This record gives sequence, C-alpha cells and structure tokens, in this order.
Amino acid sequence: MTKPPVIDPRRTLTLRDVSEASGVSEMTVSRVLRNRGDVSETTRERVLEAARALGYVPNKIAGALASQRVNLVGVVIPSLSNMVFPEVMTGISETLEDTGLQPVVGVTHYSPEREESVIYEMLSWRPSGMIVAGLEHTEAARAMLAQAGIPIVEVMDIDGTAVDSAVGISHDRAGRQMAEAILAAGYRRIAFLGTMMPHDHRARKRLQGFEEVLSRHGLTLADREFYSGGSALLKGREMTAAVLDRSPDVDFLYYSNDMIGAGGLLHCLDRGIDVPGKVGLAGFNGVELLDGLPRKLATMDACRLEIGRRAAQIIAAKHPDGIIGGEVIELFPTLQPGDTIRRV
Amino acid sequence: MTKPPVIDPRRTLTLRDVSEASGVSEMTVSRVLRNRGDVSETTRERVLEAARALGYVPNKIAGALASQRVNLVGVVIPSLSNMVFPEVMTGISETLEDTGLQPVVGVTHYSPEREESVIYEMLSWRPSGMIVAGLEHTEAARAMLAQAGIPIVEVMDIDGTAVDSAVGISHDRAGRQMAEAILAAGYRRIAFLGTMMPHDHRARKRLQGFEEVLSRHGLTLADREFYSGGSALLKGREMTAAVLDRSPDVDFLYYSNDMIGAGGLLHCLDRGIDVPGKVGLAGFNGVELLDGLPRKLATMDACRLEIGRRAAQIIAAKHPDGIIGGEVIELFPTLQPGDTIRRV
DNA sequence: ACTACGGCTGTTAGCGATAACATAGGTGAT
DNA sequence: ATCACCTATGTTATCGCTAACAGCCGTAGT
Repeated sequence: MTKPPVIDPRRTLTLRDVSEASGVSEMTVSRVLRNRGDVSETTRERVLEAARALGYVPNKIAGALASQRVNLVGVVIPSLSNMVFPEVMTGISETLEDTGLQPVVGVTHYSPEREESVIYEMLSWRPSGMIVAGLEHTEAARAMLAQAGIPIVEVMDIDGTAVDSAVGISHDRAGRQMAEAILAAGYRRIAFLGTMMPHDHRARKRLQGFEEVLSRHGLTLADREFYSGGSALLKGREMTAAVLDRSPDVDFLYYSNDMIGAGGLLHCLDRGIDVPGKVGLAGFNGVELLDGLPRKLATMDACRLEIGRRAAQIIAAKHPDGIIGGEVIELFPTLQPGDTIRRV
Repeated sequence: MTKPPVIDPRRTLTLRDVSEASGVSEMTVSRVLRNRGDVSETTRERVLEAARALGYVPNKIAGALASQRVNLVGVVIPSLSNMVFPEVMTGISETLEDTGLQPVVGVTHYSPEREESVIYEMLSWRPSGMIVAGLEHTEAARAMLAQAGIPIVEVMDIDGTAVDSAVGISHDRAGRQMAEAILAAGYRRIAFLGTMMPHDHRARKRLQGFEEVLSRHGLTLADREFYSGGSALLKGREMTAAVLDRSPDVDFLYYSNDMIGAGGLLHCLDRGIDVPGKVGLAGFNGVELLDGLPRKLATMDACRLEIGRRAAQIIAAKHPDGIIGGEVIELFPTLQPGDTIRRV
C-alpha cells in the first residue's frame, strides 16, 4: 500500500514525505508538528513517529511565507568583543526564551554604513521586531526601521530621538554625575582617556556631559589621550603612563570604559602611585572583571542586563500585533565609588 | 492609467508595488534588485528609483523559498561571554564578508539539549552551511546535521569523530604539551584549577592529556579546585587562595583558562609570592587581556581567529554545491611561556 | 531578403508551508 | 428521530518571489 521508497536520499524532506509515511494529509502533519488545532492522540503519535524516523526538519521559510509570521528578533550591535553587548544579549535571550521568539545578532563594527546594510538584510527576513543599539543611524536606516511596521527598540542610550521605543540610560547625565562626584571629592586637575572611535556616540555624550560640569565649575580637562584597537588593558596602561608623564600634576583620570581604567589602575599600582590619594581613577560600565582587581575601580554600571530585558519585553509585548506607540524607558545607573575616589 | 494609490499605507510593499510604480513586470524588478540577467540601463535606473522612493525592502523569505537558496550560515557556540568565541566569530565574519554569506549565531550555554534545539531551529531555516563548536552532540543533533545536505564544520576540537569537516586543535595534545613544559621546568607538585562544567569537553580533554603525562612521570595532581559562574578573575583569586592555603607545598598552578589564571596571578602578586620561583602558573587560550597584566601569564593560544577563518572558508568553498567529503584540519597552538614558568 | 543571434522583457509554474473553509462522523439535547 | 454542534481530518488558495522558458525586436551575416 505504501509507495516504494525510491526517492533520492539526498533530497530534503517535506511535509508530504511525512504525510505519506504516516498516511494522513499534509495539513494534519502540520497541525501535529505545530501543536495547533485538534488532532487525535493516535494520529498525533503516528505522525510524530514518522517524522522522527525520517528525520524531518520543518522548512520555516515556507512556513513563514504562508503564515506571515516569523519568530525572529533582529539585534543590531556595534561589537561583540567588548564585554558590554554580550551582557545586553544575555538579558535579551533570557527574556525572549519564554516567548517563542529568537534573537538574531548582527554586528556593525561602529560603522553607520554597515549598520544600514545589516538592518536592511535583517528586515528582509521580516522579523517580529528589531533591537538596535544607539539612536544615531543613517537617514535610510531610520526610514527603513520606521516603515517596517514592527516594534523597534533602540537601546543603551536615550539622549536623542527614538524611531519607536527606546530603553537606556542618559550618557550625558552619567558623565555629569561622575564629574560631580569627582569634583566633590576635591579633585581638580582631571584628564580624560578614551577611544578614538568617531561613531561611539555614547562615549562622546558622556564626555560632553562630563566637560560641561567641569566648565560650570570653571575647569577644563587638564589632559586627554585617545587610543584605538589593541588590548584595552594594555592600552590603558600605556595611555596612563603617557598622561602621567606628560602632565605629572594631574590628579584624576577619567576613562571612557572600565577595561582601560583597569589597565590604568594596574599601572598606578605597579608604580606605587597613591590611589586614590595622589591620583583618583574612574571608568564606566561596571564590568564583572573589576571584581577581581586588587583594588576596586570607581565606575558606573550601564544597566546592561536590565536594558536587554526591558527591550525584549517591549518586543514580546507588542508581538500580538497591536501597534502601540513607542515608549521611552530611562534607567538610572548607580555610581559605584569603589576604592579609587577619595572618600569625603 | 495607473491605479489609484488607495492602498493601506501600513501594508508592507511587494515586488508588485515596485513593478507598478515603475511600469515594468515584477520579474524585471526582481532582476534589477538582484543584479542578475540583462536589463537595460534606463529600465534599471527607473526601477531603482521607484524602489528607493517607496522604501521597498525585498522579502527574502519568499525569495529563498523560490530560489531554494539561503545566504545564511548557522554558527552554534556555547557562550558569548568568555572572550574565546567572539574571536572565532570575528574570523568567521571576516571571511564570509566577501562571499555574500552571512553568519547567524546561536548560543547553547554548554547544554547539549539546548544545542540540539538550536541546531534544529537553525536547520529549519535551511542555511547554506553550519559551523558548530565541538564534536560532542546529542545523537539526534548529529543525525540532523548529517542529513542536512549542507557543509557542516565542527570547530575548536579535533579529538573525536566529525560529522563532516572539522577545524581545530587537539586539546589532549595541548594538555600534554603544557605538562611536558611544566615538568621540564622542574615543577613537581602541580595543582589544577578549572571549571565545573560537565559539558566543557575541551577543558576536560586538556586536563586528561595533562594528567596522563603526569602519570607517565609517576606523578598525580597535588590538588584540584573547581568553580562555576561569577567573575572569572575573582574566582581565580579565590580558588588560588584556597589551594595555596590547603596545599602550601604546591609549586605549580595549571588553570583551565586564562581568565582565572590571571586572577590567580594577581593574587600571587598581591601576596608577594615569588612567581615563577616558588610557584609557577599557566593558563590556556592566549587572550588579549594578558598583555596588560603586570606579568605575562604562560599560556597556549587556541588559534581562535584562524579556526574561524578556516571554517568559513570550507563553507564558502562548498557553497556551489559540490558535496565534497569532509576534511579535518588540525591547527597547532604554540606555547607562550610568558613570565610565570621558570626558564630552564 | 532571410536567417541567426543576442539583448531585453514578459508569462507561467512552482517553492513548502499555513489559513480558512469544507466535510465526515459521532454526541447530546429535545 | 431530528437537529445542532463538536471533533478530527481534508481541500483549496494563497504567501512573495524566482527559475525556466517564451517572445519580440533590432542588427549583422550571407
């Protein structure tokens, strides 16, 4: 009664193969495999058995086309290698886990053009939502996102205009806050050490806020040093050495991230410099790494995990297709003074 | 002559919209957008203009279904947070960039079941190839991969049987090599400090090779300490403290990764322990971080970038569909003695 | 002038699934 | 016994795009 199985063993299987093997219609197989609609227990078992025996893997491409539904969420981030985005990813995955949605990551390397093309590629797969780092995008990218008809969440930063929703912290405010704390502790000759990346808008905004507070107190940066590429820890050491060499009277080093801050801290300890007495230090991000250092670096956590979670929640909530207007969620980082700022 | 544009502005655009807007057939639009087949210059421009004006984004789902081609490569890795896989990813992205192929990442958290389901999900999108970390998978996962009819590359490890191709190093050999070097330097009371993860097969194989060399020299591990979760740097400190406390006569600490090794090193330096005179240390991976430490930790690089590149090359090469038999590429890590093993 | 051919465009038929509706039995209420 | 109704299954028509082939036109060769 069954057809002879003279089919090409290389050919990939379809619903039809399973349906023939189990003697029911393709539709019923589809129902079983998706757990949707009523199917009798005996049929269900027969179908599952056949599917398993054949090693059938559904074709989601066809499924998505037919159902106009895709369980993918695009996540566009600048980099995977700096510790901060993986943590956002963790928050996203965690939250999406229970929703049937799945994150798909794209990396832009801080290039707006690459970001545009990554967004284009992703949208062409018609995801259920998009999470994009930052508020700065090319004109075209913004337009695509706005038109896509799906929930868009821009994360990390809220200083600017969101396409739809946004979850993040104010980096400007974070910079100010750190400046206040440093000034309150009595430091006055302050240097900045950071990345050279022209498209790291968040670092830029922090510095901006930072400098503004300084200037409000009649101060300017005593020195500044930039780097790009290479081992951040090592760069932190080198930059710190350079700054302290060049400006021996500097009494505070403000780093654009914890990794170079940690390098600077190690350098100071090596040199026997009194921290935080003679020189204070502070970074940004609150990375786990800091816990293992000989002394705890002052920092400000960027709420990375929480940002990922909230962003994913927004996507998941809108999933059922009620196009609600975008919401902007501001999170507030806490200052962790650590051991590298004088206590007042 | 043109239909009144009374269409729902929310509706997502299709080829038909562009075709109507530019006055040519859908097929011609498709040809223009894919740069395939002959299209006159004037038509091409008209179409591109229309597509741009409308903000049309092609539907790759439909495209993939029709053409039976998907430009995606699935990459399945255990984790994003430990520095080693992001680097593999970098090698992969880099190499895939010129091929029109695009990596899609899935994370398993070292869980075989999760790995199986990630693989299933990915295969259901019919990617052009798969890159999977490790050689150990569930029965079902192996079967799916083998049946998929696409190039499969298992990366990081070559001690075992590959489903198709493999690119990696022998962790067993790496463990042996490190043991030889340690013994050659005269250390005899050796402790191991590592992760508790039952599914980190590569760490297990390294330890296995390591212990075998010890036992060939009539030795066994003097102590061992395991951890899971938390800040690796901090854990490294804590574990090291514990071991040195418990077994004060230990003269070498072999760590399963550089991060905890670095923590251990910092601890020893804090305590003023003579490294490498009284106690030697070694890690594994060759992470960039080490460059910034006060002293360079002995390690062995895992060829991560190169592994990513070679794996991607294999996928790209097979892309045109000649199902060549699998190849196994062994890379050879080099021992970097650093400053934490006595020179002989 | 006739044929051949290459450049350009259109037509037709799926790709493999699912939504929506249709149908065959059984069940319970009246 | 009749009808309404629910369960379990099948049928039909897309989804948006591309492969494959078909057609038209102009130019060049003979």
